[in-house]
Amino acid sequence: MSEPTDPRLRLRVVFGDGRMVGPGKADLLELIRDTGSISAAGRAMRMSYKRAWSLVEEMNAAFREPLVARTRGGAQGGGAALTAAGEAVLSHYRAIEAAAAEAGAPDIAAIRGMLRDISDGK
Amino acid sequence: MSEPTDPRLRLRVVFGDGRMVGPGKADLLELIRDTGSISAAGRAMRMSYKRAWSLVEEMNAAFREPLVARTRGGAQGGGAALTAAGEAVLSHYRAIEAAAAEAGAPDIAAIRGMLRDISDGK
DNA sequence: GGTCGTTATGTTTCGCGAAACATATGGACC
DNA sequence: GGTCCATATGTTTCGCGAAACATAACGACC
Repeated sequence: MSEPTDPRLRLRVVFGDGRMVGPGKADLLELIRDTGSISAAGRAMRMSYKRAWSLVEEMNAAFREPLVARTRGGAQGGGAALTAAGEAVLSHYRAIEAAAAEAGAPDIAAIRGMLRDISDGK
Repeated sequence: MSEPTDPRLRLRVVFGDGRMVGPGKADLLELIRDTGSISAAGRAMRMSYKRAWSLVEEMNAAFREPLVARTRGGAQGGGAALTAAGEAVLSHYRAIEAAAAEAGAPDIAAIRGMLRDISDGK
């Protein structure tokens, strides 16, 4: 239900030193961009604020320039937004996803075709 | 040390129903092919026999035809080998990896270039 | 200066997958 | 029939990341 019916390929880009970017970070970036808030983004993906916050910390620490700019206090309490670097990383990640899905499509289909049909009457 | 210094892209192919193929299963298949044994393959990747065995169970259950053929007893106690289906799934998975790495290379490099240099004197 | 909502961070509790441990079974071979 | 080694499974223990809980700080606005 909340699970998208047909996610095909999940991929993470792994650099040394435990630094990596995967679906979780990408979705978080996207939601921060859309909501303007770390906590709202976290809520949207049913993730605790703390976890969302620590992912942001990780990303900001991993890159030369922070991906997420945060402001504290103010009328609305504060907020967060993607920096140009954040936008760039997100869009590159989506591009990798798209390119990989397309490039791998034939072989994915081949494996898919070998799966047992489970039209279970559950 | 046992970690390859520069793993680039880790990907898993996700089908519905919790069925998926990722780096772990692929490596396991490969090692079973090379060693002729589930337990030897498990040892090679520092994985308990039980875990290796249950991954094999999973895979054999997920596909129409088993990917791993096992024999029990005998002079050497038994063994395991890849079926044609197993060889096929493995080779398709490697093909997806290769295609994805190539197709995503430019964007991967772009993100890589934005990383902070961590020439830490640790 | 009180309100408000968000960011910021520390501490504690907890669930669950993984590991560890324990056995049983099969069968070729001598 | 005993040996050997790998497959086959069940049971228990355990570590660790995640969640839960708890506060503090910030600052525009009224």
